[in-house]
Amino acid sequence: MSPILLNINKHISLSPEEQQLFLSKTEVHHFKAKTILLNSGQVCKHSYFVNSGTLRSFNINDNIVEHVLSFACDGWWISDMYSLISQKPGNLFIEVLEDAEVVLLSKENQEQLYTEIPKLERFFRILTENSLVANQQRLMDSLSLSAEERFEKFCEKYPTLTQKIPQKQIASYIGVTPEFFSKMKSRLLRNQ
Amino acid sequence: MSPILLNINKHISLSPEEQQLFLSKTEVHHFKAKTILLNSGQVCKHSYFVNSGTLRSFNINDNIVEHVLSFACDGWWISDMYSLISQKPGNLFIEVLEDAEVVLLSKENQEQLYTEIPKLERFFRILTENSLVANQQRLMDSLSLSAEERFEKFCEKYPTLTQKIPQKQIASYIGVTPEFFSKMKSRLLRNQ
DNA sequence: GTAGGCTCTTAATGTAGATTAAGAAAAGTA
DNA sequence: TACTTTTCTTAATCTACATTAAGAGCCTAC
Repeated sequence: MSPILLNINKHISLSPEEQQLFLSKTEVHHFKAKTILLNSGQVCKHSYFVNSGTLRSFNINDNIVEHVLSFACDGWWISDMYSLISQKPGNLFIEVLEDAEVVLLSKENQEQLYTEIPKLERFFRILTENSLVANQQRLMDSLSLSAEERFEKFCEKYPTLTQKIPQKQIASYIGVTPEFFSKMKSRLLRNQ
Repeated sequence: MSPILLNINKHISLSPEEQQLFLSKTEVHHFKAKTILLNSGQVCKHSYFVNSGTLRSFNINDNIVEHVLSFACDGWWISDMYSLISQKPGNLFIEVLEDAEVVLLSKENQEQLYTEIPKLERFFRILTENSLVANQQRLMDSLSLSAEERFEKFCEKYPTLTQKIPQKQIASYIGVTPEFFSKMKSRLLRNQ
């Protein structure tokens, strides 16, 4: 079974016909690293589900500094939720970090699917709930933990990623400069 | 119409019978300021909807420092989403800041309502999506803005609250100490 | 009314992490 | 192969914010 159907089946069960219908509303695309799937200022038209590879969402503030909102590896969803639900221009970029196979589900098709398979309301509600919980936790962590502790949490959450992506991306995710991250890392290594 | 039905009607429409059914599954309670509705370590059994008054959710880390996750004024929902959906002990407190009238919806009744009025899946999906967007924005703000700028954002988001709650609560929400907040405020006043 | 909490302020000192700058390593490209 | 670009490191200096401490205004409660 395709990864995206497996993902859905974690929370609801679809009949074979419903599964077919669902897949018929999606498109699979292959993207090279560094491809930008969504630019700041654009209206987000899709939810993205990662079959393989790595994506990230981030914004850029006035000072030309990037901040990573989230990474998405195999089996994760990613989009600009604000722009997707409001259909207004957002301020997030979505970029491919490692060559990726991605399932695209357009906003329109998603809305159609809600009426054709109401159970999907439940699935996306649960998906969103889980995202919200993870985000709230990260927010509390950013208020109360040191950079070192936030790095630990990152390693727990994305165990495979540490080796695969440039470490400046990790620095950006935990909210420190690459220079400080480098210093912190060598300090961690020195103290075994 | 009751505030909670007005809130629901922003996103879906319920028949009079459905409205009655919904209300029959809720309880209205009155709480004095300083009442703790949920303690850290407890399993969260309810979603809370605020008719009047002010609530906050917060956690306490090792150092005995509080961090406010959210405030809830008239017309807002609040709960410990992690504990509510997992039914495991959470680490949030929910406390009444100003005498409040609160609608309680138990987890069980909420699940029953999902089967009896499937449209409610849609309502809570949309509610959760909006929460997620607000949370993501706050996370990005905490990564990229100064304390002063985060205070500005707070004032936009909760315009009525600045006058009503102790300013140490605001300091805790934006992630600085009460001492620094006080200094920052007087600096802002000096520079009109 | 005054005693004991809370809350807010001010000030001295300390520190996590930013900034700036420069070079070294690594990786893509031709 | 060398050439360019990106990433990582190290070090000096700087700053936003924390910590500690002490006193002042304030509620609310006997």
